[in-house]
Amino acid sequence: MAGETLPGVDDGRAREDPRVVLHVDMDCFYAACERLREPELRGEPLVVGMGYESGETFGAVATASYEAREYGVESAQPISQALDRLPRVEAASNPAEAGYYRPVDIDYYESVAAEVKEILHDCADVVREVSVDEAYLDVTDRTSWQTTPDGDRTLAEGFARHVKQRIGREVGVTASVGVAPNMSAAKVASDHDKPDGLVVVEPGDVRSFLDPLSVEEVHGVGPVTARALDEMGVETAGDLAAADPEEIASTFGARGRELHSRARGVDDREVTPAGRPKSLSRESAFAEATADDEKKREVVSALAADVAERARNRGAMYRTIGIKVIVPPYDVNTRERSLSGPVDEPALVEDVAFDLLSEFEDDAARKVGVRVSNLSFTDADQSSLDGWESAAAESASDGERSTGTEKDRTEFDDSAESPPTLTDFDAEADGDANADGGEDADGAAEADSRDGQASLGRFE
DNA sequence: TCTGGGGTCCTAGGACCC
DNA sequence: TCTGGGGTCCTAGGACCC
Repeated sequence: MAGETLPGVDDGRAREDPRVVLHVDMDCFYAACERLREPELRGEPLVVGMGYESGETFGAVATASYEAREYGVESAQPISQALDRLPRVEAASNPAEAGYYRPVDIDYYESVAAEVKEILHDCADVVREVSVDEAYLDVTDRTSWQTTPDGDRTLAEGFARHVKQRIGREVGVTASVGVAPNMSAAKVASDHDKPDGLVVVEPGDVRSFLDPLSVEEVHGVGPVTARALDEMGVETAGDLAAADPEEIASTFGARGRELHSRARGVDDREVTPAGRPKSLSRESAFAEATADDEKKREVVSALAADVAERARNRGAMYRTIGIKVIVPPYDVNTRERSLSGPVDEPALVEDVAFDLLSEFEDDAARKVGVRVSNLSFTDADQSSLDGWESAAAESASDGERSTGTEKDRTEFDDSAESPPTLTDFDAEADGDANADGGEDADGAAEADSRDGQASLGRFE
């Protein structure tokens, strides 16, 4: 530390050496947090439900502990179905075959996550927080792919183990960590040995690591794409890597090209901090679908107020207001309207939302939502560590009523994503001394794994 | 998996402008 | 002058992720 970045130009992309990227994925994070404050739940089947309230039967599974999964409880499952497979202990005839249910308490999980993130920021110059329980770290300047003198371990592996251990020791939850020369391979690696895993994929091994995996394990391939690929005879990541990129691109467009690269272990994305949100939304499901316009308006009104408040708290003005109406069986309808300039006007959010909702007056809805987008931020930077980004944002703070008609377009910037340029202090592997305490106010996405196997793990 | 909630990015057609 | 082509914005929907 103390010192000087190297003299001379440098800073140019010239970095030839493979990067060292970590993907840190907390195991069964919501359940792990519940067990942190309620240790009796350790080793027990535990289900954390969202939209669920104590004793009720609605909502969906946000996280199921591994013990609960043995009963067939899965992420995203309706609570009612989970209860069929795993009764609540309080109501079970045979308590040995029952589990514990807790409602999501996102505020608490975020407080635990903040402790984890503090460790991560301490361990890396660049951290991209993806969600409450997941982050990428570029630690190229803190470690390397060199092998330890005595054996076949890389320094990177030791570094990753150190990060894992700090999380376990200082916070009391476990993480699975993937280490690789790029983000996408690190992501796959962290998923590869899930609870409490540490999987290191050295630069020369990326292809052989990925090749045998099912194509669905490639980040960005979901059920729809997997099915389409399967019909083309592409079943593994290796198949995708070997496929003709033009053919993939002609079927899947730009995304296909991207996926093809990832399957080949190629991913040049830099690890960058998350930046500001592009939209804010809130949605809510009815216990059962309703065509009652009063009910719909009541919920939309509450959602609109909530979204507007969140926007205001984050210093966000919005230029577009939209709604979502999900009509049985599950038709997703979205409508949105752009204004002539950005506003911060809760009453207008409701007005516009109502107006858009009127198109669905006679339709049954199972769920409704409100969203604001086209955000611009007035706070010309608040505290956080990424001071670049918004040289922008004048303050067009009129309160005009603008009904989206005519011109007067107040030119606003928009996220000009700019490159990272490394911060340079202390390249020392463990010089504690806590860095920036930055914790930006934006948290971002919540929630947790979808689909059968994503993130989550036993505690233990 | 008959379906929770909060996000991101991409596509595609039409309007409008030059 | 006419036509055509490119660029950008808006909206709706889809796929995916956690």
